[in-house]
Amino acid sequence: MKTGKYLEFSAPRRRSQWSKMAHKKIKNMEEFAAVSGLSRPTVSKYFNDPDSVRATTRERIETAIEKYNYSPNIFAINQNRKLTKNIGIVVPYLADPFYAEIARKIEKRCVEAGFWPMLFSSYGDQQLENDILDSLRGLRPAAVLLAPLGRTSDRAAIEKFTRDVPTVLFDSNIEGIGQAFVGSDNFSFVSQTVEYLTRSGEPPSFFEMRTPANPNANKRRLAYIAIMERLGFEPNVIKVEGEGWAFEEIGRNGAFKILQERTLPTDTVLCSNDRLAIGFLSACYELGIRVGRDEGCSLRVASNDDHPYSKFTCPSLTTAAHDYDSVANGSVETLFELIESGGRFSKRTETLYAARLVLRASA
Amino acid sequence: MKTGKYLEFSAPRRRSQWSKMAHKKIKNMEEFAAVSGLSRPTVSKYFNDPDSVRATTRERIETAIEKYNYSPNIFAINQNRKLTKNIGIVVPYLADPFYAEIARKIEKRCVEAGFWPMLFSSYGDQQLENDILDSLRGLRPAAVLLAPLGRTSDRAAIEKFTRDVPTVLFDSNIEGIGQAFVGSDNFSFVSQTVEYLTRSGEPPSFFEMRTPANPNANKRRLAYIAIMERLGFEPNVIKVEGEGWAFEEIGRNGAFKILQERTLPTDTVLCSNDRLAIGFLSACYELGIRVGRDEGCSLRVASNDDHPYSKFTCPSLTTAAHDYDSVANGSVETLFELIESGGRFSKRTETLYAARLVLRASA
DNA sequence: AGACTAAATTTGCGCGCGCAAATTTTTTAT
DNA sequence: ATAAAAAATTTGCGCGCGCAAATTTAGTCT
Repeated sequence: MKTGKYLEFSAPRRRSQWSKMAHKKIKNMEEFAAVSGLSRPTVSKYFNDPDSVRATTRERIETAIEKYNYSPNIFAINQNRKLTKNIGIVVPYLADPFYAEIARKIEKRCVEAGFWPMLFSSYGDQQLENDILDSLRGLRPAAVLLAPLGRTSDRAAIEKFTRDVPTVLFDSNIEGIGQAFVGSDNFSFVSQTVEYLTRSGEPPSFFEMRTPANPNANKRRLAYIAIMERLGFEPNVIKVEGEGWAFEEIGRNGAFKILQERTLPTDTVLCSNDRLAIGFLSACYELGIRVGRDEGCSLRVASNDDHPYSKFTCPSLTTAAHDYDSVANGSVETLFELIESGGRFSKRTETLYAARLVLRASA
Repeated sequence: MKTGKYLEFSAPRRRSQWSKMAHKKIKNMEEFAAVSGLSRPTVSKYFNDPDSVRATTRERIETAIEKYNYSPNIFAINQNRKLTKNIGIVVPYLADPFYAEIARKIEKRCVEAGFWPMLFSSYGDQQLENDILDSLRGLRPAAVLLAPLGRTSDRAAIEKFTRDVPTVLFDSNIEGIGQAFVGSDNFSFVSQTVEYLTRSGEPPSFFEMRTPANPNANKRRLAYIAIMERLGFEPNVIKVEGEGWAFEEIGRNGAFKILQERTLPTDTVLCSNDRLAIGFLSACYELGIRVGRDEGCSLRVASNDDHPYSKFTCPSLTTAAHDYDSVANGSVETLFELIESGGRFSKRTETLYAARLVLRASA
């Protein structure tokens, strides 16, 4: 019986191929260094930084890599390293295409820079978020990019984690935690949508969850109130029931409620985020309420985020768009600076990116 | 200078806390075994399988874990282990909520079973898929769950990978590759939608991409044709242009084209998948074409998958639903069996799960 | 060309744990 | 109670590589 020896299953067949290939399987860096005609630490130096060896040496090594298809054992590398090349990326809800999109861009940049990004999702669950942080600790990452759950995060646990592991927060800020924060300027989002809506029609009511998980929601509500007051309008915040991360469902149910009760003081609604708006629009459709700025429409709906699906809602959604690239790049840049600074910044910085208004059919 | 010594930054403060905590930081398993009053290999045995030590021993260890907050170094564990507890999960496109949802369920099951799932997304890119497989090789996973890109996969690369690493394919089958396949029964999907549509109205045309990436698309087309013929109807397959994974956009553009050209022979359309349907419906809305089975509707649209957003389309989408739980559970079960079988099955099995018809407003 | 500096390379040790074989302890059967 | 079997525990070695200090080689300036 050869339990677990799956790597050996085809050894005989392979051996017969070696005669053609004319070189044997390299087991470790020692053997690889030998066939390269170098000492192991020189090869090791190359793998830590290819530019740290002489050009001729580098070429010899790279030729040998091609020939023998060698790569160092990732576990042995990390076990004894002072600082690993691992980078943890944690998002609150990966089934939300917004986070999937950001994560994708971040991963790409990390790989290009020679790091090992590892992606985790808390899926809206505090316990899972804590468990992920515990696991990450064991991976001894060079640094971590964390988009926390927000209100439902275990603040103490995250603070404790960030004391031990260099962390950049993104998307959701938690005051004072982590070495830096990179996110979006919620005031910029809401001011653009509110100003557009007021100058093109009635001032909007603001539609949101009663107890939003994401702290951006609170900032958006406050921005809405401030901007409305500055423009001389009466703010009207509509809070709908619902917990968790099923925003579309919550938006839909909330919309049914307020539309059937006919409590809307204006014909214009600004949703806190696009996922609520997606649900809102589906309720409008079912109730036969025509949404948009065309004639025959009785309601305008706008939102914030420019969710990947907001192009395909009915009608398509007018929204304030995240600068996805800037947030992703900014997060990664900050992270790399943090790593180069030895894991600490002298002071915590906050970087916010402005929104770009995207006019579509819904408002 | 203390480059990279971030773990030490608060050492003095911590030391002063030790007097309260009354125990010092455990550095390795040796020290941990000492404070537990046991030898290291006994402790090691516990971590490999808590049930493999005496109950009293187990209790002593678990008390000590609580007290000293010790966990073994993950890199040292894996470096010398014959078989790791790592499990690779690879999906073709994580920004598609369908895969995010499946991945989430799979990850959960793996963690519960004591494994270390690691999630990767190919993001529709063949090179990235190959790179991920290369990385996975280095992680020496106990097994890998792979949902390949499909048509755009590098078949030879995947075959080579599966020769070395025990792999279960899911979602997208590649004939003969991997130790097993777990997926959905495309015939079941299409037969249910086609039969429903034909008995409740006109027989459907089939709407799809000209060169779909996913092999399920081909099975669905063939199933559509077979079922239509069996029912005595003329099949009508509409192929629209477009490459890549932006299915909504492709569906939308394709719908504009065929709707404006008025080439549809029936008033009923079956989309190959929900993401195409989402785009299709958005085009219908913009063109003022009312979709559904109510009076005043000129078109019915149905689809396959029960995408998380299909509840929120306008109108909501009638579709054949994946049995998400079964596919996720079935994949994981098969994977565990594979691991217990030493990484090889005597013969390759294919497990297919039937669809469940979900009637909504669109057809 | 010689001396000095900087870069490249080598020697040797240790990381934290898995694993097999040897030993001890506990359980089971008589 | 005693022997045999089974389970639990211990001893000792090796995994593949990082890293610091020592050594050699290459580059620079006068």
